[in-house]
Amino acid sequence: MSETTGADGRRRRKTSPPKVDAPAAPAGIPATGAAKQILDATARLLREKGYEATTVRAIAQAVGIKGGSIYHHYPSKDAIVQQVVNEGVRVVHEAVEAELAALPADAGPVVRLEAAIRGHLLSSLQHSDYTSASIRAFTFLPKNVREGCRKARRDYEAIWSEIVAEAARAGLLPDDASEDAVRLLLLGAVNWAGEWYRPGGRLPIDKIASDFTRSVLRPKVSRK
Amino acid sequence: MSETTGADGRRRRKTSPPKVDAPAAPAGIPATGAAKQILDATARLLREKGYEATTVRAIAQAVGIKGGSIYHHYPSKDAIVQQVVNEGVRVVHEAVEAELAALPADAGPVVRLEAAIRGHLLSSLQHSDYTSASIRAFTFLPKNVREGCRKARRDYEAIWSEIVAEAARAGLLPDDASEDAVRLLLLGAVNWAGEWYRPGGRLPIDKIASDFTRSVLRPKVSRK
DNA sequence: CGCTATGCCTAACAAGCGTTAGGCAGACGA
DNA sequence: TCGTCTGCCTAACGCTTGTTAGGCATAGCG
Repeated sequence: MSETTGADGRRRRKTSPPKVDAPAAPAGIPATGAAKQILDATARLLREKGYEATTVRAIAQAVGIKGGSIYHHYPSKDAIVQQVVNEGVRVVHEAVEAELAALPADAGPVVRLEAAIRGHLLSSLQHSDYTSASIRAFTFLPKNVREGCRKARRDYEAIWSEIVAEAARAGLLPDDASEDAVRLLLLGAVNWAGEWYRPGGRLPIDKIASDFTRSVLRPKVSRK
Repeated sequence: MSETTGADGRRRRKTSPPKVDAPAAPAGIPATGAAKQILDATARLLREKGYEATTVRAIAQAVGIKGGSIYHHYPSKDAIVQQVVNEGVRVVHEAVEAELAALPADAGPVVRLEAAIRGHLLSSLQHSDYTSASIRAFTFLPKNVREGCRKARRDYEAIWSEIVAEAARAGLLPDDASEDAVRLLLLGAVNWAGEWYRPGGRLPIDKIASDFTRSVLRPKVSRK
């Protein structure tokens, strides 16, 4: 029962740098070709199966290469996952800002909130596996990966604070409800939508956005 | 480089029943002693780490036994998980019904909705690891486990359909928002609360329930 | 005293995990 | 034509996963 080691006589001669390659992830933005395909596949798997069940070999298979070859593009599984979730936040952030930017300059808080909700939902339910991955898989990500996108997430949530604040200033929120609660209500509802939304179902995304908005913001009429 | 198989000569002689024990989970309700401790530990781990990262050995260690001994109480990991998530749904269902039952008979839709929200939040954020486990870990559970509690979940959601319908009949919902959307908005918000709520934070549970309720239901004043 | 059942342990199984070493085929520049 | 680089492969490392076999010590009962 000799240890397998030593019996095989593996060739170990290269004294050259032990870390052979792995381009260390361009950090910045683009990612093309194989590197991009790897991110795409990881995003889809993360969205569908979560972090632990998204294996390096499954990613590789989806791309059409073998498990070990992944490491010629990224230094580790977590580096890939990190890039995917950061991209997911970036995408939804941009989508919401784009929806807001497309509005006429004099758009009121109701229209702006609806646009933000629509942008978020379109990104997470329809356009981007990255965004849905970063929402659905986030909870059970390793701590360091979660912390690696904390800033991005907080920056994104700032949009929602602002939009809710606008609604509050316009008197569209109940007097006795905190802005925090309203923001958390809305973000929770849109983030959870991935758990029940199915394309082609009774509620199209536009209708969800419209109904969510009208449920929370209604012209206040002082009665007392 | 001989295959490891065959070289070991494992003893396989017992022709007696291959499945030695595993009481097959009493299905019903109680679960006491060691079996209960195993469920408790599993619920906590599921809540904190999710399904894949909740290992049989980790459960065993939390209970103070070794990995293999788990199988003298349950036939498989999934059987334990199944029982935990079912119990989680049962607990929150009961909690919400208890809150509603504690209300005066003439309580209106606003008070009833607030009670339902409070019951759900208390169960998932404060009282029950089972409930939070069944909410947080549900998404990435194996298909058969998910389906094993589909009925229980649908039964539970029926309460919310009813409460939202009451609010609609009382004219507390915007005319152009569907009841489905309002229910999904609310359930999403309360289910997502586990992702941000921290005990002792700015928003106590009662305040969350109250603010969520007031954000969605406000006395309608026909203006048109 | 002997019997059986309980409740746990040790040790292992096969499979799968992230990761690494080294080789090799083709492209490209000198 | 030679050398280097790129992009993938095979094969393995060490470890962990869910699960099972078998043993042993105690308890209760005849």
